[in-house]
Amino acid sequence: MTMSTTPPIDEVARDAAARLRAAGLRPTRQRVALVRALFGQGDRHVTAEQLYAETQALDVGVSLATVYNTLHQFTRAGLLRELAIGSGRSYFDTNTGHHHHFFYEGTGQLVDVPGELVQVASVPLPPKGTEVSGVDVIIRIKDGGC
Amino acid sequence: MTMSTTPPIDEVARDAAARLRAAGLRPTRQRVALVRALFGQGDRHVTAEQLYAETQALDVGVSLATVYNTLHQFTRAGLLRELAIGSGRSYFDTNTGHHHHFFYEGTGQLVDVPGELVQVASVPLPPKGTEVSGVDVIIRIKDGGC
DNA sequence: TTCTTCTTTAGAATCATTCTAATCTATTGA
DNA sequence: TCAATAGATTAGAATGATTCTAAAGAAGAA
Repeated sequence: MTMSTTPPIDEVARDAAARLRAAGLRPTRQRVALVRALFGQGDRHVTAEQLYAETQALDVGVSLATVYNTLHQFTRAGLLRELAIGSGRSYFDTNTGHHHHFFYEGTGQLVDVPGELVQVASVPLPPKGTEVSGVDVIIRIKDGGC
Repeated sequence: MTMSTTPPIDEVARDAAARLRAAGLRPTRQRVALVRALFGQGDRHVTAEQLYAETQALDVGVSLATVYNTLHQFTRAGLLRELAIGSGRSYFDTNTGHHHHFFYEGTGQLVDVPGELVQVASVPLPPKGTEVSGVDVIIRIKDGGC
């Protein structure tokens, strides 16, 4: 029996539509398929192309344009967090809680680091009239060596 | 009299060629022009397009391809640090010392934060066989409000 | 149903960046 | 000083990620 903070897969699949409605989005076939792909297997970091490839393999086809649209809608709705780390592509993180990342420079892979494990002390105040919307810590990993 | 860690502009301009030679790069007209544009006015965060636009305004024309080539050579030589922060374009930072960044979400502007002002405690150890090559802290600024 | 509004989509367009192959130019050695 | 050569520059094509466009398709309300 898997005991984790992530809800069981079945449940996620069952209320994909409810989740979408709660976010103010119509539960279309495409969006339901994307919710299942994204949230059906624990925390993930996916690119648009990866997700597109996954949905192509399913019965429900989703166009690349829709993958992009949906990822942005989900991000706006707070279901995803967008990570623009290595240059080029964007990653979308299904973990929207407080955490940071290991970034493997060689492969571009991202791995979560629980927020509590990184203590950022004394962040300077931003110029007045502005507000800190978040602090991202990226631990770059040089995966060479051996 | 300006007292800073950055060398005076004149000096930078004068020994642009020497600086290039020290990095193992031939001091061509184009590279000298780029060294002056980059290091002649204190710490900067430039994109390739910005630098290209600047050099177009000078007497020494530099092609966009050369701007890209040179930025990467300089980065490899340790003269610049590449920042892939907001998605899309890369920024090149003339400050290669220990520091972090404010990132203005609205404009994409970057501002240095001295390394000492951010205390990152207890970074978790990376998987064995790998090594931490750096820790980047990005303080995202939501410049809305007023 | 039927209408209206929101969605999806293929393909074109865009933006940043890299590649290619031809043309130059620093440097070296005669 | 001059030619040879290794390295540098360049225009333009190619690539990769993403966004746009305009037309056709589905959801929700009446």
